[in-house]
Amino acid sequence: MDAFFAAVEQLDEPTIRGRPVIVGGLGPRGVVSTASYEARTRGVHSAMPMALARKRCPDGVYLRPRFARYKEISDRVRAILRARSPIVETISLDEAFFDLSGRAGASDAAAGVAREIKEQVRAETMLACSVGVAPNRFLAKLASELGKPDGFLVIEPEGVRELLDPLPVGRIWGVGKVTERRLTGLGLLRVCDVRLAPLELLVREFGAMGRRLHELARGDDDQPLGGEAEARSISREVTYAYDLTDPIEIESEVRQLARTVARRLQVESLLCRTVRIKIRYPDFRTITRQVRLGVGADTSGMIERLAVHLLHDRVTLDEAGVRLIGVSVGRLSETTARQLPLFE
DNA sequence: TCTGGGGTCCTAGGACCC
DNA sequence: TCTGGGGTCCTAGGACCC
Repeated sequence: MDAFFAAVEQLDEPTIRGRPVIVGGLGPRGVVSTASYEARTRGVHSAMPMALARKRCPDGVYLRPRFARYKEISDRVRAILRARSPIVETISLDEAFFDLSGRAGASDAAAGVAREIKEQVRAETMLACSVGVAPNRFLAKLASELGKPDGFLVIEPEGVRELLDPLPVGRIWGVGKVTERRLTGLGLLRVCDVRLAPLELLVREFGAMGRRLHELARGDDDQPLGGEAEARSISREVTYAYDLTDPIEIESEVRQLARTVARRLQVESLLCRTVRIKIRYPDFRTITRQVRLGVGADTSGMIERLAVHLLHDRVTLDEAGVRLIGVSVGRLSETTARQLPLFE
C-alpha cells in the first residue's frame, strides 16, 4: 500500500487530500512513521525526527497513527489476496507477498491476476497500492518499490540482470546504511559490482550475509513464501518525552511494561524462557540485560519480579537518568505442555 | 534535527563439559 | 607448570526491516 497510514488519513478526512500529511509520534521525541507523497516532495520521509519534519514542512498536517483503523483496511486487502492466491505472507500492515506460481508458469497469466488484484484493492478500499510480479520474493519486492507510487511492474526472468546491475547496492534487501558504507568502501557501488565480486571476498567481509549478497545480486532468492511464522519474542518499550531520573519512577515503569508483556503472553497462551530489559541513556547508549529461566514463566508476577531484579542488579543508573525503558520476553512456547517447578 | 516501536537474525566472547 | 580440541549454551550488542 502506498504511503499507507497517510493515505488512510486522507481517505477518511477529505479536507486533507492533496495536502502534506505526516503520521507519527507527536511528542517532543517523535519520529515520522509515514509521509504522504505531498510531504515527501518537501523532503519529509519515514524515520525522520518529527522536529526536522516540522522544520521542513511547517504547513503539514501532523497526525498520530490510528492502528486499529489501518488494521481494518489491511484485513480487507488481505482478504482480496487470499481469495486469489493459496499462499499469502504478511510482512506488515501494508505489505504482503502472494504466490501466483501455480498459474502454468506463464508470467502473463500471473501478471493478469496481479493487475486484477490491484484494481480490486482500489475499488474496495479507494487506496492505491504498488504491485511487483517477479520470479521470487526479492525481485517482486524490488519491482513493487521501483513502480511506486500506484505502480505495476513485471520482471521477466530474462530481464533480471539488466534491471539489477545498475542499481545502487543499497537497494539490495538487507543492505542498510552501515553495510552500504562498507560495500562502497570496498569499491562495490552498484549491484553489478557485487555480482562480479569474488564470493570469498564477500564471505570474508560479511560472513553469512556475504553469501546472501552474492545471491541477491544475481537476482536469486530461494526463500519460499512461508505461512505466518511463530513469534519469537514479545516486547514493549517506551521512549519518554523527558528523561526519567527518579529511581522509584523508573522501577514503576519497568513493572508496568512487564505487566503489559505478561498480559500479551497470557492472551496468546504462551510461556517464555527469557526475560530481558532494555535501557537507553540520554546519550543514546543502549544496554540490554537478560536472564534465562529454568521453566516457562507467564505470570505477570514472575516476569515483573525478574525485570525489576535485572534493573536493580545489573543496571547502573546515574543522575542523567534514562530516556527509554523496555521489557521483552523470548524463547516462547505454547502453554499446553508446561513444566512445573519442583521447589517453588 | 536529534534520533519510535515492533520485530528478526547474526556474531563474538565466555563459561562450561568431556 | 602450563595448557588441547571438540562441542554446547548463554549473553550482549548491533544491523536491518516495516
